[in-house]
Amino acid sequence: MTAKPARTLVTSALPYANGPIHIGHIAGAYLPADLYVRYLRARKRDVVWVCGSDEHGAAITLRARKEGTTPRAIVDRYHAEMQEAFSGLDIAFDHYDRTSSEEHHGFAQEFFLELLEKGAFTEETRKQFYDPQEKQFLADRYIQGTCPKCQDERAYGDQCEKCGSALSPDELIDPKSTLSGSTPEMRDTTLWYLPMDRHESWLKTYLEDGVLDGEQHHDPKSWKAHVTGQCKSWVDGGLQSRAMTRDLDWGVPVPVEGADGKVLYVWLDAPLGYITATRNWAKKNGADWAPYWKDKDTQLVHFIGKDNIVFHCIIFPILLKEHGGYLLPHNVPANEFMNLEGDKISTSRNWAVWAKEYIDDFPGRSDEMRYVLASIMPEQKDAEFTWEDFQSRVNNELADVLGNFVNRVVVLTSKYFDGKAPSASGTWTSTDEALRELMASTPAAVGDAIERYRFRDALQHAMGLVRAGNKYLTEEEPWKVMKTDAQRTADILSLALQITANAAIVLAPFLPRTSEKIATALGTSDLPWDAAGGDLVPTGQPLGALPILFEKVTDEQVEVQRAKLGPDASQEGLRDVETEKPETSFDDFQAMDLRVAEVVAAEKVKGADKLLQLTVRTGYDERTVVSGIAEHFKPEDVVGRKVTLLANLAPRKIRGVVSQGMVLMASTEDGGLRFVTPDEGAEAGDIIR
RNA sequence: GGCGAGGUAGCUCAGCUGGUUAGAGCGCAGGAUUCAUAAUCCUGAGGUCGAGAGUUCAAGUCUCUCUCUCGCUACCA
Repeated sequence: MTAKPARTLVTSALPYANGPIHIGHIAGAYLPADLYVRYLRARKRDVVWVCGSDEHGAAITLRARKEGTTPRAIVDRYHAEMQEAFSGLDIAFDHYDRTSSEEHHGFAQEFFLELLEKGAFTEETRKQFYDPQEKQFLADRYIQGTCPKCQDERAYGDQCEKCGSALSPDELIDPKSTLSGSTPEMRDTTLWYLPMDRHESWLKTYLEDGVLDGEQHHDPKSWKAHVTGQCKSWVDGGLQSRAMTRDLDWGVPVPVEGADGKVLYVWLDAPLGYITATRNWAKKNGADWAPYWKDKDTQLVHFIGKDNIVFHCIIFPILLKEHGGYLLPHNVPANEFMNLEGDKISTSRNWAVWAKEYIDDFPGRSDEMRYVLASIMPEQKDAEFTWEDFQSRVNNELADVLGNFVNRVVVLTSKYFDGKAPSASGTWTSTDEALRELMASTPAAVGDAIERYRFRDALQHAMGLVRAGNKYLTEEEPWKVMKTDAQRTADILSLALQITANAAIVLAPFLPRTSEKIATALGTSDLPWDAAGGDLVPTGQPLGALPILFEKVTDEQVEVQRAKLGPDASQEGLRDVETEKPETSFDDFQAMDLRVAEVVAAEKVKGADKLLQLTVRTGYDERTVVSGIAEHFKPEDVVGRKVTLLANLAPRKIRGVVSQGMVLMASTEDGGLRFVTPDEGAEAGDIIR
């Protein structure tokens, strides 16, 4: 593993195409990958970085239905929007693809079939209802009919809500599809499962020892603790079979006869998108994709957020290994989450800094955001972004330390040496030597940190060189020395210029635009990483014009940004809510028996985080109701409250406790819960109608 | 509930296999300086390393218990 890989394939988690990109995404899976890849490119290593939009899955069809449009329209919109967001922050993929493309469908189907032939899946054939009109198999809850026990006409395929009996769809009398209303047919259907338990043994060795097929594959110690920790907990806990297909009409169709209305599970489909993207990259560039996924000298690295660990470290490796011939990841440097101004980032609550909005508000200032995110990247624990911190880092570190240093050097040089790099005498003081040593060692220090996925550390090392430059100028005082010793002044400024040129190289992954500006002014553009460490600016080099590198962020700008957080005022009253359910009848409403009840006792249900066991008084009895509100209310908070009770709901055993009814709750926009409380004066037992 | 990862200076975070007086940046206090974007540099104050117990010559670093935060997962809405 110490040997340099012949080539590296880098992937970033495919962003899900049903919402815009925010800084949490950027800091999690895209900026670190971008830094890593820019570094490798600067070292002239063979590296390809692919990504793309993940455009399948139930969430997208639901969103389309909600907005009254098609899934295609949704993914087209976000595919374009996400690409804009990435390029705004100079996130420079080699190829950005999408999973709804023909190429991807073709490849994913081919891959699935090969796995099928190899016996990677277990098949379960059973009879299931099929809607000929909608051309898909129906999940149990999409079928309604008459309950064989109580004759209620609105029983679902899995349960009759009226009498509470558990049903199977074929027991229903006169079943109907809830999608089209048509009568479904019984058809044979096959479900494909990935039996992950078969793979526990080699996975354990792979994850714990980094050994695969009897060979050392990677150094497990180089993986982050939270990544190996979570993987081991999964494997040790025993892996379950997982269905690899879904009954949906939006996705990669299962390429098997009779599997109409079935698509590949998104977690089978999406990671294969990495391979499709690599193939399409190769096609575009006249290259061969295969070595990037199949050659043993290739290093495969997945950049993701912590919520994706299991899929990338367990499920996808199983699929790749079962297929055979493909490489398994050498590292999965998952980041933790980014919080914002003391709260979790939330798309629905608009508690986020949107990449696109940032670029609109701070045009041309992508380096600033890249710098701040790299400084606070959630590498081993959740991190916190605040606009005040953003301001302070941009102003103090970028503008004052880096921008001002570069400016000092340029101004002094133009003042004393006519804007040309002065000629150094070649004899150095001990102070000079110490600084030259730091200059020589910095590229390796930065590079090592990057190769260990420690980007914050790397940035610290790079900035350390700039800080040392400031210290050097202040201590050597060339503006004083110039009065007595022009050659010494030349030596000082010459070294300061070399420091500047070196800083431009080691900072380039983080600050591509700024580094380019500096390098252009010093005439050191296009130097590879390996040139750094020594003298780069040739004597006599005329310095180009160098504008102010960083503007300060004002208090007003901070205020404006903070005010943007949270629900949009102009959208008030227009909540992003579920569409109304289909019209119902008065009789159906009458079927529900709603009553005022009073909570007389409450306790947590053992072994469940979300459940409270409530004892409620209805005025004519006392009964037990299990309610999933424990995360929002403590038992003592609810005792004595008047609540709205659905009294005639079929009893149901929940976590071992029989629940006789349901307490009605309003769910708030931010995901909270509120009791539906009757007005003052209502008493337990009052009927609601 | 099970599992995983975190809880270190006012703030944001380092501290890699246990080993000298626990570090950085910002902020704060004092000073130096003026080439520079009122920028820079130096010095200092500030921490019972979440709580408690244990192993060890030695623990932020290992073990156990408890507690808080985040994630995965189960039960639910």
